[in-house]
Amino acid sequence: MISGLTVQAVAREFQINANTIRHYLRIGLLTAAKDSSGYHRFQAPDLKVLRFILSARELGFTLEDIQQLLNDAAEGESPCPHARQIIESRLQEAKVKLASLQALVSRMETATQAWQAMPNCEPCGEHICHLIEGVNHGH
Amino acid sequence: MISGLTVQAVAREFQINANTIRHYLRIGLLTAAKDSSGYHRFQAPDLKVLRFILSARELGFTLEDIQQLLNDAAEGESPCPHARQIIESRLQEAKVKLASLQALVSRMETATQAWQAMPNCEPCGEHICHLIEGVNHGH
DNA sequence: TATTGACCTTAGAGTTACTCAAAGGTTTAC
DNA sequence: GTAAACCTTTGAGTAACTCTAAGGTCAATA
Repeated sequence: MISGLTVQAVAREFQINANTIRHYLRIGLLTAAKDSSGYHRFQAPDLKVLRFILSARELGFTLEDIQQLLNDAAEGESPCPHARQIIESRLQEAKVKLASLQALVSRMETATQAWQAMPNCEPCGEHICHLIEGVNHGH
Repeated sequence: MISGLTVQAVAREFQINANTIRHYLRIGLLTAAKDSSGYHRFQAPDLKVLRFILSARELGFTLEDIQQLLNDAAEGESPCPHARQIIESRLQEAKVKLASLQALVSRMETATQAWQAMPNCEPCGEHICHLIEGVNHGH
């Protein structure tokens, strides 16, 4: 009657790994009552929380951020102010990461192009790999 | 006489955290003979290896990749073929990561813009946070 | 009815590249 | 003699899973 979905069923429904759900259960981000066999049974409210978690994750919130928002809601406070605050700092972080990743990709592309004109180095005591040592931007 | 630089001195020289050097020592990526007190003393060849590690890291090689290249060189083989191979797959990975990070930043920017026109939600049983739940792209 | 096969549980370890802390030894300057 | 600034090794923490192990449950089949 009050059964509800098992972990695997939920995973299929949401197209995620069952272990991800178990992980959320383990850290207490998600909860679900257990049936007489000790199996987790997900009800509609549990699924709503999971849906929320996945949406927030899609927006770059960390699991800790999400826990915070859920706590706000559980304490009867609007999570929106925190959500606005958090996404702003996560956005800044993401932009920084993006810039450094773009720079990395550029370095990698520059290097591979330069390498096309370079022969393999014969092993000698002079260098380890001139391909890599030749790209001395960092120092 | 044969003393050489200590960990801290090398760290200053290369502008990196001394613990990073200790980490490389611990995992065997880097080596340095010890003096009578058990202190690591870095000689020129050790520093060359460290310089190589830092250059390779700048190009997106993982520490395991770098270990592999160092092993090649130690076995008298040219690391260049592996270097070419590895950077190609790391570049592909980096591009994938870049694309997903760009997509994330876009989602975040879209969301924050949309949120400017939205009020904070009052806590009710209907939703957890409509700001986040409203951005239902993933599902 | 016994036994698969597919599920469930919890707890622990592995991933990457550090970074910090703890507990204890060394060296140098005052 | 002692305090500051080093050094050592080892263990743990970071994020968010992912996998494995050991053991329990359940439905269908031989």
